[in-house]
Amino acid sequence: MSLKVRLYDTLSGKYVTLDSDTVRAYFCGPTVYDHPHLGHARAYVVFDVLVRLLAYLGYKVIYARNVTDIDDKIINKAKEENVSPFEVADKYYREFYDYTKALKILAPNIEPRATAHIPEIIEFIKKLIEKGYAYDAQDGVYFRVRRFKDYGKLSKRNIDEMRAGARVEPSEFKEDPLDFALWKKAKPNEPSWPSPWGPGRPGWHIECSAMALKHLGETIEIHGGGEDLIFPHHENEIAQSEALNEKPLAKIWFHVGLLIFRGEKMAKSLKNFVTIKEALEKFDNETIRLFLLNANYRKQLEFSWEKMEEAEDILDELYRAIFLAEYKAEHAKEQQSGNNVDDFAKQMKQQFLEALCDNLNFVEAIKILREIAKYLIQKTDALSKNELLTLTKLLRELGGILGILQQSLDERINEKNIRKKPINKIVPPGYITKSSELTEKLIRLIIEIRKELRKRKIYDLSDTIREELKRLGIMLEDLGLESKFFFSEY
RNA sequence: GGCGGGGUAGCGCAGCCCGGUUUAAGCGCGUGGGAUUGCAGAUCCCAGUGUCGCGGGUUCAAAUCCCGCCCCCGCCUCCA
Repeated sequence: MSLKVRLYDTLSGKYVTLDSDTVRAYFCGPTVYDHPHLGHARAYVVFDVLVRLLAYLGYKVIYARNVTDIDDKIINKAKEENVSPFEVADKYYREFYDYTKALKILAPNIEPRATAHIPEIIEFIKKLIEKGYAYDAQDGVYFRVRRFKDYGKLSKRNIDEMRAGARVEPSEFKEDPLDFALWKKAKPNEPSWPSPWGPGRPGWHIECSAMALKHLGETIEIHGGGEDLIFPHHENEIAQSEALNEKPLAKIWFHVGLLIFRGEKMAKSLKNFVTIKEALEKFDNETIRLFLLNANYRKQLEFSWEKMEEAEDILDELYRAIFLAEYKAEHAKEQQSGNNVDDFAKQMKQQFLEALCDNLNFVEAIKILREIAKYLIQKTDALSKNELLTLTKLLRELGGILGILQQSLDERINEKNIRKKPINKIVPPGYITKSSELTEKLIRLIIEIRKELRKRKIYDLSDTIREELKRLGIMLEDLGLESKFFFSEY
């Protein structure tokens, strides 16, 4: 492996290089109790690209992303909807699954669920009790936070200062307000599993510790999530796992910045969220991905529909270059142009990968793609067939790491048509999308007649023809006296 | 209050970890001009404009490092 990935580690505040051949990665997935929104998508897309990059570079990646399918939120939702918590979890898991698939977020190697790991969780808690890090109280089993001396190291919090601001939950049977639940004993009508401490369910944090241990081991390379998970979730995971294993839980703590909407964090509770479903109605998956990636992943990202359109423009530009070149390649000469395309391609690829390896500099990487596209557009006519294809393949290959540029012209046009968007920016000159031989001949005939009209400066009539054709979904673009045409649906 | 992240041209951002060649600061959008046009559209070319939040300090040299301050967002309760 010639190139190695370097990532910012929240715990140390430093950049850490991934040296090992194998990368075990754990990412905190969804609690399935509601519709997934773009904020979730951002986290999963960023991690998705990280995983794609690692695999591309030749790391052996073992990637786990959990699903929290039992939790207070799910139980509350079940009460609201008057169904069982399991039905809630099932319903929203399916939604989550569908939308991650629609966004081309690759499935993890392992997708562990909390409810499928109750024995491991119980075992984990038992050992913590044995070691004196946990205790059985009246309403649950709690982790003794003060016993773990490194508590606060991830979120840089001082236990004593936290105490003042700590909001104490009602019905406290904890030894200390800071202690958090490992096991919650069931109240009447709550779902439960038997345990040495009576029927109940796991606390929120313990599942990740138990499942990461089971599937990936004591110390993994990357543990990630949204930045809002740093405290308390990841802090608590560290406490549990490191208390038990006496080894670091992760070498790199990777956190994705939050998505902001109308000046505030995109969140259910604030009623300012855009669901993935809504976004997909207006934009295709690649545009959404490009929007989410065209920023520093650690920073908060402001969402707006205008920015989505900018992302779409960028994608159009990249596709225009690809389609134009692919189209021209069919008729291009075989002879090399003397433009040193191979060197250029090699250099661009190198720069692209270096940008991503340097803590996922997406903005820079996307800039490189545009540079390739620009080169292609400027030199389409000069390049040979092989040279054109070298560059289009490169764009698709590198784009693939970001999960974009994977569509054919027909697929792309289809995406546009579904959403009633113009296709004039991506279609090569004269490209016909849906026509019989006869209609094509008719259109060419009309164009010829119109050309004659324009020669004679009968512009009112020639403009009318252009307008009327547009109504029929046939777009004309005049280039001097010649016209190119394509079908579109405005 | 503690912690984290921001404050770079009208807007959106990169660069900052590893100070000085990405030519006394870049990229995209937008703006202006030009080429092509009868018009529309598309494309291409050119051009900007910045006290790099404020004030100190370190240095031969700072957007980049250190200190102080101001403003914005987030976390400190469930949260991707």
